[in-house]
Amino acid sequence: MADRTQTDPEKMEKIVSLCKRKGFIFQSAEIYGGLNGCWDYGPLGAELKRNLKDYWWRVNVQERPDIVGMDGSILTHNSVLVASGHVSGFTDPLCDCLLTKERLRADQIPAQSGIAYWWKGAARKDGSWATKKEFSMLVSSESEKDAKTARQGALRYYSQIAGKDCSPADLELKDETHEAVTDSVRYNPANGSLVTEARSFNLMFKTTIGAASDENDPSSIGWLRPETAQSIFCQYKNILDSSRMKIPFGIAQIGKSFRNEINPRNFTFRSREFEQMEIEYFCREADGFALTDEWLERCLCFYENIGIPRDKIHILDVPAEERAFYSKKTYDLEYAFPFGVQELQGIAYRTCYDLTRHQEGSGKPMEYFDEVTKERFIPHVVEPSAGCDRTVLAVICEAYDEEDLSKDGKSDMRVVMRFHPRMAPIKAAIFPLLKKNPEQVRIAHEIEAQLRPYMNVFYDEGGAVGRRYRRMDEVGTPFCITVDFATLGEEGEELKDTVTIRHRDSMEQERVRISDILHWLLKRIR
RNA sequence: GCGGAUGUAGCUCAGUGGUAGAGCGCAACCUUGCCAAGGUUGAUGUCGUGGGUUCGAGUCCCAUCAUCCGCUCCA
Repeated sequence: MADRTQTDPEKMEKIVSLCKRKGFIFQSAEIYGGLNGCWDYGPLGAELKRNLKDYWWRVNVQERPDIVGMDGSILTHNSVLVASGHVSGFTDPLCDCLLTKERLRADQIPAQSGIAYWWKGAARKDGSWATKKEFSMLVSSESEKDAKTARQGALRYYSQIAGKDCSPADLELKDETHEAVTDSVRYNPANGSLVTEARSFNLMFKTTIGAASDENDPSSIGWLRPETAQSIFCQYKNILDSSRMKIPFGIAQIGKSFRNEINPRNFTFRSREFEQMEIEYFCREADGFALTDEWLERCLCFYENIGIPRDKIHILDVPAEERAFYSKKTYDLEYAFPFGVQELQGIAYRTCYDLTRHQEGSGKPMEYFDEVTKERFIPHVVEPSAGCDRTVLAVICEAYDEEDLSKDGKSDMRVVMRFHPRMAPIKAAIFPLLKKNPEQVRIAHEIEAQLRPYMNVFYDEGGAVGRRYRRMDEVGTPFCITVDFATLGEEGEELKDTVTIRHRDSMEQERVRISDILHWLLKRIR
């Protein structure tokens, strides 16, 4: 297995650049300076993402009798997320140690008493201000030894913020005062340094619902959902009753979720608004572990079918101490992005935790009644949950290739997006060999019209045909159809009404009858 | 959120306080009988944004936004 920390920033820059240049992905609100953690898909990116979602839906919903789909609302009832634990479970107040920058849980800092030394800033040896920030250290007494410790800490703090060419020895502390404090929670117990004000980091987007909405009235609090899963759990009973499903069965959903990430990073990988493709697969407790393994295998197949080979997926069997407390088994499927090995999807055996919580929260029974065995129980659930945007990014990264075609001392680099044909945004391009030839142009347009109802195609007649091939390589179009002189019958009757189809990956060509093109393409792109 | 770096044309980047630049790409025409960079012409800039210093700022200072790298975080 490759080194997990291995990165290739240059490749990533090329990919980001290509995504913008060719219309795959743009920064959101770019003309206004950009919106942190948000991205827009351009024409080709939207096609690519749609191809992924459509294929996922077909494989996981339409082709399976045991899975049905749903599409839940993004605005979420406060009680749903109170019951699921999202509201209370992630509002820890956090603060940072000013001296070491270490992050601390504010509610876990013990109350401390002692002498607090304060300074209003620090000056350089020539008397000019180096920095005017207040700082404080807590020590146990007014003794000279403790005062010295406090001053050393303060000098270290000020030299850090004054600049890298500034050492503690270059500075003098300004306006020192000290006072006795009791039961303060503002100091790092490890070193006595002042910590920043506590802030709570709830990663959910909160909003108020209704015209007379009141932020303090729980009934008007709403949330943008942090995961699609909860709406599945909330509708599980309705779906069970209306669809006549029998356990084991699954509910699938594709949709937007929102997390107010502290630090969005790595292109679209960690965004504040993102799309998930989730399945909650309900089963008996006895089958939970086996189904988790079964889904692992299915998911690996899925990635293979969208162009990410099995050996590129790292399977992480998440150890108990790193799993969510309700999960008895979790696999993370990871992909080696140019910025590091990162999670594409999780497969979590969530037990009966969620349904139990919603049964308690809502007071509505979530039990399943088995007509055959006469058992009544809350189903367990296995959750394959994939990030749609992450998968699109992985597909893009996996497809990106540079091929050296230099010969006879002439350097020639071909950039090719080797998308699986079923993922490619443009399935086929149609060219007349020469745009000056009206007959070739006419036939090319006819072929375009014949194919367009079935797939996204692209017509081009500008420049030399080789140049058009290369342009299509760069956006990953797997097939280029060229209407040439043989099509017109100039190279013999047997080649009349045939075209050249040029393959993106091998650059090889073959001849296909015009009447066969549609069928020829359909069986390769589905 | 912290620290460091960066921000100039669609992309990659030059640019000494004094007229806004190059290569590639793009568009049109010519050329082109199957794999890019041949010819002619052309379009495109709130120099990230907002302040300040200056006679004058892409350039110096401050703030802010965004991106990248390293931490941190990721229920």
